Amino acid sequence: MTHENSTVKPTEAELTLLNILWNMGPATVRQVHDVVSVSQNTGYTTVLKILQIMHEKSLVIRDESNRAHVYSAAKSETQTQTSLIKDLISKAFGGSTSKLVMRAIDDSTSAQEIDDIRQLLNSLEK
Amino acid sequence: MTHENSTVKPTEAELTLLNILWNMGPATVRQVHDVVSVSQNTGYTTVLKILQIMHEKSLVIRDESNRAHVYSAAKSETQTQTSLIKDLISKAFGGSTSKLVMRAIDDSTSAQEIDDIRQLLNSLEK
DNA sequence: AACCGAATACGATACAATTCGTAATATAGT
DNA sequence: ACTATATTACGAATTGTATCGTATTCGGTT
Repeated sequence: MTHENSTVKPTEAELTLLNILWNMGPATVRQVHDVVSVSQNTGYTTVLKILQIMHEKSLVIRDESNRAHVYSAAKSETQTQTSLIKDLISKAFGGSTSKLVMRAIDDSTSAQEIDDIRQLLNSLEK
Repeated sequence: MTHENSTVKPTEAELTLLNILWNMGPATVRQVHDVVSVSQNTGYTTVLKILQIMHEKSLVIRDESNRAHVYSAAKSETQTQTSLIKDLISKAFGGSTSKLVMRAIDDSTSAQEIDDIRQLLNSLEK
Protein backbone atom coordinates (compact mmCIF):
# COMPACT_ATOMS: atom_id res chain seq x y z
CA MET A 1 0.00 0.00 0.00
CA THR A 2 1.26 3.44 -0.71
CA HIS A 3 -0.88 6.42 0.01
CA GLU A 4 -4.56 5.69 0.63
CA ASN A 5 -4.98 8.23 3.46
CA SER A 6 -4.87 9.39 7.10
CA THR A 7 -3.45 12.81 7.92
CA VAL A 8 -1.33 14.09 5.11
CA LYS A 9 0.20 17.51 5.50
CA PRO A 10 -0.30 19.49 2.30
CA THR A 11 2.76 21.05 0.71
CA GLU A 12 2.87 24.76 -0.01
CA ALA A 13 1.68 24.39 -3.59
CA GLU A 14 -1.09 22.10 -2.46
CA LEU A 15 -2.18 24.52 0.23
CA THR A 16 -2.48 27.23 -2.39
CA LEU A 17 -4.87 25.08 -4.39
CA LEU A 18 -6.80 24.04 -1.30
CA ASN A 19 -7.36 27.68 -0.45
CA ILE A 20 -8.86 28.19 -3.88
CA LEU A 21 -11.10 25.16 -3.54
CA TRP A 22 -12.31 26.24 -0.11
CA ASN A 23 -13.17 29.59 -1.60
CA MET A 24 -14.83 28.46 -4.80
CA GLY A 25 -16.20 25.14 -3.74
CA PRO A 26 -15.93 22.25 -6.22
CA ALA A 27 -14.10 23.35 -9.34
CA THR A 28 -12.49 22.09 -12.53
CA VAL A 29 -8.80 22.30 -13.27
CA ARG A 30 -9.46 25.19 -15.58
CA GLN A 31 -11.34 27.14 -12.96
CA VAL A 32 -8.62 26.56 -10.40
CA HIS A 33 -5.96 27.48 -12.91
CA ASP A 34 -7.77 30.69 -13.84
CA VAL A 35 -7.67 31.78 -10.22
CA VAL A 36 -4.08 30.71 -9.69
CA SER A 37 -3.02 32.58 -12.82
CA VAL A 38 -4.09 35.89 -11.37
CA SER A 39 -1.33 35.85 -8.79
CA GLN A 40 1.11 33.25 -10.11
CA ASN A 41 2.57 32.25 -13.40
CA THR A 42 1.78 28.56 -13.30
CA GLY A 43 0.96 26.37 -16.31
CA TYR A 44 -2.33 24.58 -16.71
CA THR A 45 -0.77 21.12 -16.65
CA THR A 46 1.11 21.99 -13.49
CA VAL A 47 -2.14 22.71 -11.69
CA LEU A 48 -3.62 19.55 -13.18
CA LYS A 49 -0.68 17.45 -12.03
CA ILE A 50 -0.77 18.83 -8.51
CA LEU A 51 -4.50 18.14 -8.27
CA GLN A 52 -3.89 14.59 -9.52
CA ILE A 53 -1.23 14.05 -6.88
CA MET A 54 -3.52 15.54 -4.25
CA HIS A 55 -6.13 13.06 -5.37
CA GLU A 56 -3.70 10.18 -4.91
CA LYS A 57 -3.01 11.48 -1.42
CA SER A 58 -6.72 11.89 -0.79
CA LEU A 59 -6.34 15.56 -0.16
CA VAL A 60 -9.08 16.20 -2.69
CA ILE A 61 -12.11 14.33 -3.94
CA ARG A 62 -12.67 14.03 -7.67
CA ASP A 63 -15.94 13.83 -9.52
CA GLU A 64 -15.21 12.13 -12.83
CA SER A 65 -18.75 11.94 -14.11
CA ASN A 66 -18.17 14.75 -16.56
CA ARG A 67 -15.46 15.21 -19.14
CA ALA A 68 -13.85 17.90 -17.01
CA HIS A 69 -13.27 16.40 -13.60
CA VAL A 70 -14.50 18.41 -10.68
CA TYR A 71 -12.24 18.63 -7.66
CA SER A 72 -13.11 19.55 -4.11
CA ALA A 73 -11.19 19.62 -0.86
CA ALA A 74 -11.42 16.35 1.05
CA LYS A 75 -11.17 18.01 4.44
CA SER A 76 -12.72 21.26 5.53
CA GLU A 77 -10.67 24.40 5.89
CA THR A 78 -11.25 24.26 9.64
CA GLN A 79 -10.04 20.68 9.98
CA THR A 80 -6.94 21.42 7.97
CA GLN A 81 -6.16 24.60 9.86
CA THR A 82 -6.46 22.72 13.11
CA SER A 83 -4.03 20.02 12.11
CA LEU A 84 -1.55 22.51 10.73
CA ILE A 85 -1.58 24.48 13.95
CA LYS A 86 -1.34 21.44 16.17
CA ASP A 87 1.59 20.25 14.13
CA LEU A 88 3.39 23.56 14.43
CA ILE A 89 2.69 23.81 18.15
CA SER A 90 4.27 20.45 18.75
CA LYS A 91 7.24 20.88 16.42
CA ALA A 92 8.19 24.49 17.09
CA PHE A 93 6.57 25.55 20.35
CA GLY A 94 7.30 22.64 22.62
CA GLY A 95 3.59 21.93 22.78
CA SER A 96 2.75 25.28 24.33
CA THR A 97 -0.31 26.95 22.86
CA SER A 98 0.19 30.07 24.93
CA LYS A 99 3.67 30.52 23.57
CA LEU A 100 2.29 30.25 20.07
CA VAL A 101 -0.30 32.92 20.79
CA MET A 102 2.39 35.05 22.32
CA ARG A 103 4.38 34.92 19.09
CA ALA A 104 1.37 35.33 16.87
CA ILE A 105 0.41 38.68 18.32
CA ASP A 106 2.58 41.71 17.71
CA ASP A 107 2.43 45.38 16.80
CA SER A 108 1.04 44.61 13.40
CA THR A 109 -1.96 42.85 14.88
CA SER A 110 -5.01 45.10 14.59
CA ALA A 111 -7.09 46.18 17.57
CA GLN A 112 -10.01 44.42 15.96
CA GLU A 113 -8.13 41.12 15.86
CA ILE A 114 -7.18 41.45 19.50
CA ASP A 115 -10.73 42.23 20.40
CA ASP A 116 -11.89 39.11 18.57
CA ILE A 117 -9.41 37.05 20.51
CA ARG A 118 -10.63 38.54 23.81
CA GLN A 119 -14.19 37.66 22.89
CA LEU A 120 -13.12 34.15 22.07
CA LEU A 121 -11.46 33.74 25.45
CA ASN A 122 -14.51 35.09 27.24
CA SER A 123 -16.74 32.58 25.53
CA LEU A 124 -14.71 29.67 26.81
CA GLU A 125 -16.02 27.42 29.56
CA LYS A 126 -12.72 27.21 31.34
CA MET B 1 23.90 33.18 -6.58
CA THR B 2 22.49 30.26 -4.76
CA HIS B 3 21.72 30.50 -1.11
CA GLU B 4 23.56 33.20 0.85
CA ASN B 5 20.58 34.12 3.06
CA SER B 6 17.38 36.02 3.95
CA THR B 7 14.48 34.15 5.51
CA VAL B 8 14.79 30.45 4.90
CA LYS B 9 12.11 28.22 6.31
CA PRO B 10 13.69 25.23 8.04
CA THR B 11 12.53 21.78 7.03
CA GLU B 12 11.21 19.34 9.62
CA ALA B 13 14.54 17.63 10.12
CA GLU B 14 16.25 20.98 10.40
CA LEU B 15 13.74 22.20 12.94
CA THR B 16 14.48 19.16 15.06
CA LEU B 17 18.17 20.07 15.12
CA LEU B 18 17.43 23.74 15.75
CA ASN B 19 15.38 22.77 18.79
CA ILE B 20 18.35 20.89 20.13
CA LEU B 21 20.71 23.79 19.50
CA TRP B 22 18.36 26.26 21.19
CA ASN B 23 18.29 23.95 24.17
CA MET B 24 21.96 23.15 24.43
CA GLY B 25 23.46 26.27 23.03
CA PRO B 26 26.49 25.89 20.71
CA ALA B 27 27.28 22.23 20.17
CA THR B 28 29.35 19.85 18.11
CA VAL B 29 27.91 17.34 15.68
CA ARG B 30 28.54 14.59 18.18
CA GLN B 31 26.69 16.39 20.94
CA VAL B 32 23.73 17.07 18.69
CA HIS B 33 23.75 13.50 17.47
CA ASP B 34 23.83 12.15 21.00
CA VAL B 35 20.65 14.05 21.79
CA VAL B 36 18.95 13.13 18.53
CA SER B 37 19.79 9.47 19.11
CA VAL B 38 17.72 9.33 22.25
CA SER B 39 14.48 9.72 20.35
CA GLN B 40 15.43 8.89 16.77
CA ASN B 41 17.54 6.37 15.00
CA THR B 42 19.60 8.71 12.88
CA GLY B 43 23.19 8.19 11.81
CA TYR B 44 26.00 10.51 12.80
CA THR B 45 26.79 11.50 9.24
CA THR B 46 23.16 12.28 8.59
CA VAL B 47 23.18 14.82 11.39
CA LEU B 48 26.49 16.15 10.11
CA LYS B 49 25.15 16.50 6.59
CA ILE B 50 22.02 18.30 7.70
CA LEU B 51 24.06 20.71 9.78
CA GLN B 52 26.32 21.34 6.78
CA ILE B 53 23.31 22.07 4.59
CA MET B 54 21.90 24.33 7.28
CA HIS B 55 25.21 26.12 7.29
CA GLU B 56 24.98 26.66 3.53
CA LYS B 57 21.54 28.10 4.05
CA SER B 58 22.77 30.21 6.94
CA LEU B 59 20.37 28.59 9.34
CA VAL B 60 23.30 27.91 11.65
CA ILE B 61 26.61 29.54 12.39
CA ARG B 62 29.73 27.40 12.48
CA ASP B 63 32.83 27.90 14.57
CA GLU B 64 35.64 26.11 12.77
CA SER B 65 38.44 27.14 15.06
CA ASN B 66 38.61 23.73 16.66
CA ARG B 67 38.88 20.34 15.09
CA ALA B 68 35.28 19.59 15.95
CA HIS B 69 33.21 22.40 14.51
CA VAL B 70 30.77 24.03 16.87
CA TYR B 71 27.34 24.85 15.50
CA SER B 72 24.79 27.28 16.83
CA ALA B 73 21.44 28.51 15.61
CA ALA B 74 21.75 31.61 13.46
CA LYS B 75 18.41 33.00 14.56
CA SER B 76 16.88 32.89 18.01
CA GLU B 77 14.09 30.51 18.84
CA THR B 78 11.77 33.49 19.22
CA GLN B 79 12.64 34.94 15.84
CA THR B 80 12.15 31.61 14.15
CA GLN B 81 8.87 30.91 15.91
CA THR B 82 7.62 34.31 14.86
CA SER B 83 8.41 33.78 11.21
CA LEU B 84 6.94 30.31 11.20
CA ILE B 85 3.69 31.60 12.70
CA LYS B 86 3.51 34.59 10.41
CA ASP B 87 4.06 32.32 7.47
CA LEU B 88 1.30 29.98 8.55
CA ILE B 89 -1.11 32.81 9.28
CA SER B 90 -0.66 34.18 5.79
CA LYS B 91 -0.72 30.85 3.96
CA ALA B 92 -3.46 29.03 5.84
CA PHE B 93 -5.47 31.59 7.78
CA GLY B 94 -6.01 34.33 5.27
CA GLY B 95 -3.89 36.61 7.41
CA SER B 96 -6.21 36.40 10.39
CA THR B 97 -4.44 36.00 13.71
CA SER B 98 -7.69 35.63 15.61
CA LYS B 99 -8.72 32.74 13.41
CA LEU B 100 -5.42 31.08 14.14
CA VAL B 101 -5.90 31.48 17.88
CA MET B 102 -9.42 30.16 17.52
CA ARG B 103 -8.09 26.97 15.94
CA ALA B 104 -5.19 26.65 18.33
CA ILE B 105 -7.37 26.44 21.39
CA ASP B 106 -9.53 23.40 21.98
CA ASP B 107 -10.60 20.94 24.67
CA SER B 108 -7.10 19.61 25.01
CA THR B 109 -5.76 23.03 25.93
CA SER B 110 -5.11 23.15 29.68
CA ALA B 111 -6.68 25.69 31.98
CA GLN B 112 -3.20 26.91 32.77
CA GLU B 113 -2.49 27.63 29.11
CA ILE B 114 -5.71 29.53 28.75
CA ASP B 115 -4.93 31.51 31.83
CA ASP B 116 -1.53 32.40 30.42
CA ILE B 117 -3.16 33.61 27.25
CA ARG B 118 -5.61 35.76 29.22
CA GLN B 119 -2.72 37.31 31.13
CA LEU B 120 -0.95 38.01 27.89
CA LEU B 121 -3.98 39.77 26.47
CA ASN B 122 -4.40 41.84 29.61
CA SER B 123 -0.83 43.01 29.41
CA LEU B 124 -1.32 44.41 25.92
CA GLU B 125 -1.53 48.15 25.33
CA LYS B 126 -4.34 47.88 22.85
C1' DA C 1 57.86 10.24 12.24
C1' DA C 2 54.28 7.14 11.94
C1' DC C 3 49.81 5.67 13.54
C1' DC C 4 45.06 5.71 15.36
C1' DG C 5 40.85 7.51 16.12
C1' DA C 6 37.62 11.02 15.68
C1' DA C 7 35.89 14.44 12.73
C1' DT C 8 34.75 16.52 8.35
C1' DA C 9 34.12 16.20 3.33
C1' DC C 10 32.36 14.03 -0.58
C1' DG C 11 29.38 11.65 -3.21
C1' DA C 12 25.67 8.43 -4.06
C1' DT C 13 20.98 6.85 -3.48
C1' DA C 14 16.07 7.19 -2.81
C1' DC C 15 12.20 9.76 -2.58
C1' DA C 16 9.07 13.64 -3.04
C1' DA C 17 7.83 18.22 -4.95
C1' DT C 18 7.40 21.15 -8.74
C1' DT C 19 7.23 22.14 -13.29
C1' DC C 20 5.90 21.38 -17.97
C1' DG C 21 5.91 19.08 -22.73
C1' DT C 22 3.76 15.72 -25.40
C1' DA C 23 0.52 11.97 -26.12
C1' DA C 24 -3.89 10.13 -25.80
C1' DT C 25 -8.75 10.77 -25.52
C1' DA C 26 -13.33 12.20 -25.43
C1' DT C 27 -16.97 15.47 -26.60
C1' DA C 28 -19.22 18.87 -29.41
C1' DG C 29 -20.06 21.02 -33.57
C1' DT C 30 -20.13 20.58 -38.62
C1' DA D 1 -18.77 10.23 -39.32
C1' DC D 2 -14.96 13.56 -38.84
C1' DT D 3 -12.36 16.86 -37.12
C1' DA D 4 -11.11 20.50 -33.93
C1' DT D 5 -10.41 21.44 -29.36
C1' DA D 6 -10.43 20.99 -24.60
C1' DT D 7 -9.12 17.84 -21.17
C1' DT D 8 -6.78 14.18 -18.88
C1' DA D 9 -2.80 11.02 -18.66
C1' DC D 10 1.93 10.09 -18.83
C1' DG D 11 6.44 10.82 -18.18
C1' DA D 12 10.67 13.44 -18.00
C1' DA D 13 13.79 17.17 -15.98
C1' DT D 14 15.01 19.70 -12.04
C1' DT D 15 15.47 20.65 -7.46
C1' DG D 16 15.55 19.71 -2.63
C1' DT D 17 15.26 16.51 1.44
C1' DA D 18 16.88 12.75 4.04
C1' DT D 19 20.06 9.17 4.69
C1' DC D 20 24.35 6.95 4.80
C1' DG D 21 28.88 4.78 3.20
C1' DT D 22 33.44 5.71 2.19
C1' DA D 23 37.35 8.78 1.77
C1' DT D 24 40.10 12.19 3.62
C1' DT D 25 42.17 14.89 7.07
C1' DC D 26 43.81 16.48 11.35
C1' DG D 27 45.71 16.00 16.14
C1' DG D 28 47.37 13.77 19.68
C1' DT D 29 50.05 9.50 21.36
C1' DT D 30 53.58 6.48 20.94
